[in-house]
Amino acid sequence: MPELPEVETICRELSLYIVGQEVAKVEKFCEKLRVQVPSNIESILPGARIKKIFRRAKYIIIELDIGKVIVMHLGMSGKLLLRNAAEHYKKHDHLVITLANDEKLVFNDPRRFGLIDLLETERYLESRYFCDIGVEPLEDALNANYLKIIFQNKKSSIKNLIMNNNILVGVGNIYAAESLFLSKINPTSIGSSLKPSQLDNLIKNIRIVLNKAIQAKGSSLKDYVSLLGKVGNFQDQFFVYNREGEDCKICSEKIKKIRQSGRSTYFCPNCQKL
DNA sequence: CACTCTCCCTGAAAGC
DNA sequence: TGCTTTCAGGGAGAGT
Repeated sequence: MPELPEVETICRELSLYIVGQEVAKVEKFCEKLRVQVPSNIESILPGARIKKIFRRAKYIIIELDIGKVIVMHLGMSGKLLLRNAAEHYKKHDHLVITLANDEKLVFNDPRRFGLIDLLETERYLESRYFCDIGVEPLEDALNANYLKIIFQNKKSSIKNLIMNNNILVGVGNIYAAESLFLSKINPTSIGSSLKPSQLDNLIKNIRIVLNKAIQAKGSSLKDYVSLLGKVGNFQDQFFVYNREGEDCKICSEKIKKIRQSGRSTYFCPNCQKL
């Protein structure tokens, strides 16, 4: 489900509402996620206080005062919800963290592509999740020179490259399509064929798209909701994603849908000529 | 090594 | 209506 803006939205809301809270109780209902949920999570967390919540790539990192961080990933269908004590548990609630004020932080994920792990604060960046991943798109480390060097011997399409988490993180299927549209770059273009000025422009537009989506609290397709069940509305600003057959908002050409590496790509054949 | 394919899983929507 | 097929915002690992 969620790409960078959705995960960022959840982290910001979590920071607002649960930093400083103490964990009272942890209930695990399913441990078979993408990675096995640590078997000791129910015994280790109670009594820990939440110090800080932040994002790296599409991971949510909850730092505790016991020298550990909870690392969560929402996969395609995961949700993190804050519920009050009176609300019932629901289907696919896999982990419920009850806080000292009786509110419950609920990890719910029908497809179970997400993950929950517990790592040492001092060493989590060395873990398999973070040791090899690319740069944050909203930070200076992403620049035209960096991409130029990485792209020079690559033969895959620009869309696949900007979705490659070993190069840059956080850009998934929606925001890749939207960024390429704003940049007037055909998604099938070979990465190494792009000029530095095009790379500059693409980076600028990736940031515009991500920042606008964060402002809108993410995109809601099907079932994405932020922490308190509120719905992001960036989907109203999509130029191409999920708009097959509809008119391009710039030139009125029909938006096309193709398949790249097994995933749908939407683009305007007129605005994004090869 | 670079790249694509397949699979993990459930559920909504489309097709018949 | 109901059954079957396809597709979905991610990512690892296998295969070419």
